[in-house]
Amino acid sequence: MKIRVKGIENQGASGKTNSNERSMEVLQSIIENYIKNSEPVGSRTLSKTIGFKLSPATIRNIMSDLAESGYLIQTHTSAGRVPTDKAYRFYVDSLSKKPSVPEQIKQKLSPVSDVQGTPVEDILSKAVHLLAELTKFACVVSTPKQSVSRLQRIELIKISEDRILVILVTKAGVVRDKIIFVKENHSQEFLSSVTSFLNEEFKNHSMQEIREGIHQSIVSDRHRYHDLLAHAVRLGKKAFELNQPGEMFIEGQMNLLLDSHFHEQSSVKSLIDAFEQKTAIMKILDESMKNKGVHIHIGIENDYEHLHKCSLITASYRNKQNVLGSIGVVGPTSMDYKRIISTVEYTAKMLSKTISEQSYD
Amino acid sequence: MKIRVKGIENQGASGKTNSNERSMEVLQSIIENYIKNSEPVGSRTLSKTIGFKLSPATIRNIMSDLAESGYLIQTHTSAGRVPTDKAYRFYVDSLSKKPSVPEQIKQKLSPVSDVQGTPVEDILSKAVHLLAELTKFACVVSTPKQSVSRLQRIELIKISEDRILVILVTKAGVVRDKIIFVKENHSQEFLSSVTSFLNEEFKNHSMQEIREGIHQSIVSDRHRYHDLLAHAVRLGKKAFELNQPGEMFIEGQMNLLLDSHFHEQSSVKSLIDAFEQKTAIMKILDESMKNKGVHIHIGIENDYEHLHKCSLITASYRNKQNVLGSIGVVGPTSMDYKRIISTVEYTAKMLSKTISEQSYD
DNA sequence: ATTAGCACTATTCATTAATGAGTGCTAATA
DNA sequence: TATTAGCACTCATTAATGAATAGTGCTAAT
Repeated sequence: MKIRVKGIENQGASGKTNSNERSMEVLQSIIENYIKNSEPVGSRTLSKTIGFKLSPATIRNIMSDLAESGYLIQTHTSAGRVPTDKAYRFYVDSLSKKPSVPEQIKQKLSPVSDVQGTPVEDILSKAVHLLAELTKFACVVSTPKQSVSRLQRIELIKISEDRILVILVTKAGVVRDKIIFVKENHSQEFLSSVTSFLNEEFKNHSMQEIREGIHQSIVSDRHRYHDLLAHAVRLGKKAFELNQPGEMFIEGQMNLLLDSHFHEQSSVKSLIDAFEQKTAIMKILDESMKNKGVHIHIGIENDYEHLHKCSLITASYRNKQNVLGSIGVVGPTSMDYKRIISTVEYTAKMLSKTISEQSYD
Repeated sequence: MKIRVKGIENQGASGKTNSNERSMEVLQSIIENYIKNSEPVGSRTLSKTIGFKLSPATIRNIMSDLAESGYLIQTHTSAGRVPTDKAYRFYVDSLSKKPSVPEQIKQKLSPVSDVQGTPVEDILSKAVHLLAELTKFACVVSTPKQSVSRLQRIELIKISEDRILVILVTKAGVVRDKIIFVKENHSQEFLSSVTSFLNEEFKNHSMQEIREGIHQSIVSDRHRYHDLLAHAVRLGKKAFELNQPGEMFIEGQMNLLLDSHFHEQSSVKSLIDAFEQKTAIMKILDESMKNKGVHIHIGIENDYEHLHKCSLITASYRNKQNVLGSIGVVGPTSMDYKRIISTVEYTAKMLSKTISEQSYD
């Protein structure tokens, strides 16, 4: 039995690293071909597309090796090869220098920045809509994480004898509202005092800090004998309690259905489940906030089984102070990574810029 | 040539209205059969399902008449018959007494009412989510129309030298925010005065009225020589200008793709367009607010061409004072009208009840 | 190390034939 | 006179067949 160089993996084994480099180039060609045509690529076809630099037979040998190393699979004996998730991973990792963003995309995204006085939610919604239009895949964006956002202003408004409307405005420009129920019948004047107190005490602090701070205040007896403050602290605790599970906007789910890769019944059902139960995608978006730059999750790399046939490209957006949330694309593993990655990256950048300008400081 | 009773349409022509009633029953059976199995129904099959009360041949004759009158069509010569939109219209119109809502659905919808202090948007989102789950179709809900909602409170908050955050709270419990840009550098105290003035002047008025009222104020010279009020009016005008095009939440679009009727490429594309460009559906929801009860739009009855293969079942929801918006289902023309209608109706009722309890008066 | 050549394999596509569900018409029947 | 049985006919669906095609793996020659 002949022993062949196994490509990529065992560089050292073979004397010449040449054949290894060549394997990589072939693999790259196969991937790009498959991304373009969504069809298994055969040795002859490939030989043609690379300009007959290698004969089909040679390519067959290389392909055989690549298959053995887990970069390619065949749907059946006499079919061409299809890249595996491992191959895509290799591919995106080797995309070192970022391709430039086409002027056309830049233009399409410029409306995102044209948003004088618009609420953040609307900006996000616009951005994710445009991203879906550009990529033709499903796109998601998470709303700013309230725990890290800093308080700009809190307002307490008396609605009825036992109900108070709380309005929280964060630096990032997000407004949250909630009604809290109280036993005592406070006057609006009293509420105004409480409001002033809370604003003075907690302005510019993050929600996280505020919640901890209030807890401290209650534990300490600093305000125990001061009626106003005691009440203020108690009300404040309720007010800041709004523990909203971060929201998420989805756009262009339907785009996925036009994609040939999702035409099989089974994977459609999977996708529906994935979007129905948003937690999995939300988790990936949250994860993406921890590090800078674009994040790429390819097929099987996703923890959530229903996303095993998808790739997610995500990037975080921020204002001047904080990372606020993430925006991303959900598409087939065979997506055009070059294009999608640069589009997501650019969109996130535009979004950050816009929101920074809108931010309240 | 034999002249047959043409069923339904020309009751008077035939001596006996008997055969006409029978036609109607047959039509109804055909429709129900088709709704259930999504397959063209033939004479023999139908004869079986109605317990051989009529022979296939008789049914064939009746079917032939119904086809001539435009209630049935054949996809091809030797296929069974399929109801037309006209047939569905007849069918829903003849559903006089509303079927009761199954206990199971009632239970499923009870979480909608379990929402102490939740913002209206969240309630709507929850309701539309549940409706989608129950009906297995796409569901939509429009957010409360701001023009009819009455002002509970307005707040002006100074953000920076030239920016003021406006917060509008309506009786229905909707909070809207917007930043307005101003040339003068107003103090927060000044803004507070303006706020008090606006609240006193306009509380309990609808946005529509307020906008007109402010216009009046500007035209009249009542405040012309009073600096504070002049400013207040000018600021107020800007503040109330927020002409948000009513929003809409969509859920369960993907459900439609599991439905056999939308499997053909063309209609999927249509649906994507319909949901992409929301205006058409929004218009139908708006329309639905004008009258009480459930509204039904069947296929071709829709003005928007992309919805010609869909039926929409909508119902408005309200608080104690006003009709606020509509909730509805978008599904295939062959949906189970009985079930969907009662589900939509019940959901709208629950939603109204919940929102009324939440409302600020 | 590369390539040409050959045997082999599996999909795809068009053709064909069999099946079956359905109709329309006519004549017999209650 | 309304209903039904019977028959000829139509057309979609299905399965089977075979040719064409694109692909592989292996071996021997370069």
